[in-house]
Amino acid sequence: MNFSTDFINKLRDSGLRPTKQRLKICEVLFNTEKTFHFTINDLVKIINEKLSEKISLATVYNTVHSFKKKGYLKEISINSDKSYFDTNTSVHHHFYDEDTNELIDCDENTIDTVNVKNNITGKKINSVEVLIKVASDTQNQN
Amino acid sequence: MNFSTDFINKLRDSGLRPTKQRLKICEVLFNTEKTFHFTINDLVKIINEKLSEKISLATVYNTVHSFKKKGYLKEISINSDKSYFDTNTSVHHHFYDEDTNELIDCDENTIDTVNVKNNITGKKINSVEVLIKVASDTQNQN
DNA sequence: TTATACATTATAATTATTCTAAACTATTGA
DNA sequence: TCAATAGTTTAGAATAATTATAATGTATAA
Repeated sequence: MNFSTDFINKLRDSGLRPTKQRLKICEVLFNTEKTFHFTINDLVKIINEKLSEKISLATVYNTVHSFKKKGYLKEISINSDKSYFDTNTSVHHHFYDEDTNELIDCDENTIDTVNVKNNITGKKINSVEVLIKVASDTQNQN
Repeated sequence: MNFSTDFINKLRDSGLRPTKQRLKICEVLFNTEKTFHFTINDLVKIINEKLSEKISLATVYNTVHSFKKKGYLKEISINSDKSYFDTNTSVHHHFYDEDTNELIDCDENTIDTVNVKNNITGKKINSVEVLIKVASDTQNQN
């Protein structure tokens, strides 16, 4: 019960109405110890498995984008075709397994802080992200 | 004339038939001092402007993917919606201007070599890329 | 120079995402 | 407490990027 009121308060505090749909998506995304990565498609599947009532695809898109805008989710740049989101919003880097299309967090010891020594004039750095693409040694010619 | 025979030989050497279309795309992509970034859409526009005969969209996709597979082009991971390609296939990093959707090369002094200290077991690292997202200081709430 | 394997093409199909406009609901304040 | 309203949800249409298809065309090897 308390996590639910937590979510209600968090949503209200950030100017989002705590609707039934948003709360259910909160439960799926944030009511867990571990952070994880997902595509919209993954999320829709999880929702359909876990919940009795379906949530419209448009709502899932809307909600994920609202949550991203509010800083509760991060979008990860992977080789196009779909968007990946991360419930871990801290600065960290990723491995991307090209065999399985899986995204894996780098732990903090994998890469030292990336120091950007020059910047484009008049611009502010919003993010610095490293993506390490890996694949099994054998099959790599597709 | 000589650049044309160069392209013919390079294509043949890598097992690609030097067709009229591929040679024209070679000219557009590689017959220049400077490397550059493009989307498929950009490339189609350039082709339509520069060439009298049109090249089918499917062929442009096919060719770009063949060239990528052969290592003549690199694909750059940007926040989804479309694929960006780079005629500079050396290891280097990028700025991405979120205001203009422009991709800009980092020069070699901007970032020190990124040292990956751990790797996923049984996998080979194919690439390590840094993407620095920037935007003008003022407009950043979309 | 002909068979064949590879390429190109227009178009259809697919996939991810965004738009639209109508119905619904949380909130505010009378 | 209740109605006004501003924000949400929804199904389905629209769009955009990309891939598949299958017929036609072409480079190349024998």
